[in-house]
Amino acid sequence: MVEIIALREAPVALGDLERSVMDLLWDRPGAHTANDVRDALAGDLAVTTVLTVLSRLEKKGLVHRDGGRRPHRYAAASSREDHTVGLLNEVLGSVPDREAVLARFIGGIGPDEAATVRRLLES
Amino acid sequence: MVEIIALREAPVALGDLERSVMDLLWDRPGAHTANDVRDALAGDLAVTTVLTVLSRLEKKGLVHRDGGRRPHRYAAASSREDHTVGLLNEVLGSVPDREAVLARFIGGIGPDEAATVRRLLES
DNA sequence: CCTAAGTTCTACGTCCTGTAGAATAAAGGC
DNA sequence: GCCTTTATTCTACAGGACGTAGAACTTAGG
Repeated sequence: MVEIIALREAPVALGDLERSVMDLLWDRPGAHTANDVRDALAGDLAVTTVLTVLSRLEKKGLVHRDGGRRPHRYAAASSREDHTVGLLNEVLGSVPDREAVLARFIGGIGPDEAATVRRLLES
Repeated sequence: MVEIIALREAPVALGDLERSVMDLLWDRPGAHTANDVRDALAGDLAVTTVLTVLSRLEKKGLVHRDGGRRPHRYAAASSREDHTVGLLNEVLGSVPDREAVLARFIGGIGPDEAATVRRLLES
């Protein structure tokens, strides 16, 4: 099943496995080898599978590869938060009236988050 | 190319044509026949094509069909804004720290929108 | 009851994703 | 400089989603 987002210009649709890999890379910042990633993933995938996914993620611009020394290292290209904000903006970019959506969204968040947002707007 | 969003539980990925149809239905509220939709769409599609797309959209819960009288009528199941808010929440639901994302998002919006959000939080 | 308009079935090509074997490349020890 | 081990790239394929639409079936109206 296709998992998250997609875009018109920069199609960033992620499959389940791709998403798992990204979650992993986001959870442990830094550079990791394909073997590291495979070992950390649930299930028992072949390393080639992981490498394929990492390549695809690199092509999508979500991970960077350091191909200097031999076991290549992979790392998330941006933080999970930044990536997600990008998705939010893409979603908002798909509607003509961005503020109308924002209004409805803000109207639906809980008190805690409302407080957080309020605080952020003040600073 | 896959166009917008997708979700874990309720996969709401839309293709380009599906998206065009939804935009159309959102732009003109009310019930429309497949022929209406086809005529309003760019290009020269077969009615069956439009019907297929409408069926798929119905299955996804994005449109409602009134199959009472013979030319069936189709209408958007929810407003574009509500739909989009749903997408926003799904995106936010995919991260562990929702507020962190919100923080970064709020930090990046322009002054106009910030004002709008502030006003919405007050009322 | 027949025709015209409308709807459902079936189908197919394409692209994306999960998955991985086969083939190739490189690195380290002898 | 070889050979073995480890790693990377190529190639491949099944399954699902979409765009697209013909064929077959249904129904209302004359």
